[in-house]
Amino acid sequence: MRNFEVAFIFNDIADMLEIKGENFFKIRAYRKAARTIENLPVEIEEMAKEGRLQEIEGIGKALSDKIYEILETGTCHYYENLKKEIPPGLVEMLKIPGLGAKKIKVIHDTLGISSIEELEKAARTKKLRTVPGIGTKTELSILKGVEALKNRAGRVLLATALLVADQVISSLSSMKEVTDAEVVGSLRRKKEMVGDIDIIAATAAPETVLNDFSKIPHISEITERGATTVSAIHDMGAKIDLILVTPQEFYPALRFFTGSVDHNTELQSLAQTMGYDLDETKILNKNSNEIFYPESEIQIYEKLGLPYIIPELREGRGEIKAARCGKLPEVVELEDIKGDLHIHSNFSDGISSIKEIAKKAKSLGYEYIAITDHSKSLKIAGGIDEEKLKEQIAAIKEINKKSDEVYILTGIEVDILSDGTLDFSDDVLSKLDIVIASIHSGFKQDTDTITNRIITACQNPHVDIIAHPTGRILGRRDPYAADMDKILEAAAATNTVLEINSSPDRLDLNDLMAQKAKEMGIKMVIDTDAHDKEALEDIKYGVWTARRGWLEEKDIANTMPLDELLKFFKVKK
DNA sequence: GCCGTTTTCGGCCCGACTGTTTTCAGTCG
Repeated sequence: MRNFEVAFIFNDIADMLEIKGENFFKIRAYRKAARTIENLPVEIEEMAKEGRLQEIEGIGKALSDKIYEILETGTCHYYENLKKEIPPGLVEMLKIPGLGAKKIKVIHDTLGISSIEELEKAARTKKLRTVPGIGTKTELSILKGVEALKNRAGRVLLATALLVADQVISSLSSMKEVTDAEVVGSLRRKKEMVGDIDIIAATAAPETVLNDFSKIPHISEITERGATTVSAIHDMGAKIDLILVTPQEFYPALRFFTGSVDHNTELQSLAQTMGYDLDETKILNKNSNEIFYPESEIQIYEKLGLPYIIPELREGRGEIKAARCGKLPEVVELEDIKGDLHIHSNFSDGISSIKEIAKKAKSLGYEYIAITDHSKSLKIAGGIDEEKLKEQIAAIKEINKKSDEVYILTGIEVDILSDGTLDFSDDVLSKLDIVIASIHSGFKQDTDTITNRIITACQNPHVDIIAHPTGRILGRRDPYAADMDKILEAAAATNTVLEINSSPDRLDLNDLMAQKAKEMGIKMVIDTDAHDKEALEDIKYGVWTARRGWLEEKDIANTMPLDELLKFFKVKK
């Protein structure tokens, strides 16, 4: 957890330096350090104790000093001074699409605006256009950006919420008065973004637990407190709701507060027809007035004649009917995944070497991986040209020969260029085991243009997979205007596999789109798009998304053993 | 701010797109 805390501060510093107009490379040093620390497989505190901070790539004297200070005091002077200098509203404004540090500074300097509310007002009253470099179009786009930001206010990514929830639950579990604690709500159902982090805890001493709750690290503010409930704000900005129940009420409450509302309503209707009444504390037999306190969620579903329904499926999308007919999907499990087919190495913009990635993959129990770096046109990501690709293929063959680690497939994430052509010739693509095609430019093209680009890629006999098919970035960028129905049809017609990208801010395809693809007979892969060996662990987010989309092992190509997978990808060619 | 068989300063991702200008700056990936 402390890694996250240090990374958070470094990112905040980078934001503020950006507004100050500091040296680009200095800012990048803070961001890079933040990313490295966030993904560090060990506790930064441990490394600090051993005096090994400067062994971390990208951390020198200045940053390591700040890390020591943060670990000791929770903050550092440099950070606190910056916070005094830069109004927090300006940092917030960085989240507005189309508005960057330079414009924020000039707006602040010209009109004295230092909050999003003031910015919105200035845009509405047409004062923003008086700022040098801002015209009517920019004014309008800023207004749109503010709207978009408001719409997602307070929502956090699943990955962030889980991190916070784990920390709070482990603190709760360590209290001797707490017998059980579990995350509930949409977070337990593994929705891609959540508004609140809901937690229930079982205790016979609610008063004591509520008092101790406010002492949990990083709980910065208690916003509401009742006899058995408390709401708080976590340092990371997430809202936490804690509900206390008695130990015997724990499982009814777990079921009830996990939701969803639709699932609960349907379940209650079914219970009623069977003579039961379900609520958050018990199961009541209406005929005999007998009260039943289940000792697991399984017992609740059993009582209603149903098999257990996993939280990811509890969305009221027909799961109860399916459960009644014995037609619940046998959803894919993390252990079913036999390899990751979308990984970047240090040949392009990844941090880790192929060997390091292979070692990590082995530790995850994988049978194979594919190295799929960016292609030459994506300059910012250090896209590789034909020559470098040849070098990489040779390097991979060499590693495969010598090592008993996972089998490494050669591959590329080839850019679908703005004109719809691919960044490499068919001849080059034909020499690779796995070809992933994806879009990294021309995001704002109209529906026809961008749809046709992706369809053309599907039609290329060498393209195996379309990566992050909708292009959305959660909380930051909408999907491109592509017609997904047409793309699904093209994928189905050409046997092109679609990706469920596990990166926590993508999860693309999402659950519903993946379910639709499954119904059309399209195969999918769950990949991480990792740029760092540690990010291979992100695969769980993709698996959860697939489970929410009712996907089974047979729907996912990378659950196949290697020989079967290779045969499968040859069918199209 | 980091890094270095260029050892102590200078290099460290580039290019398209957009909107504001009138030749360019800011944003984004």
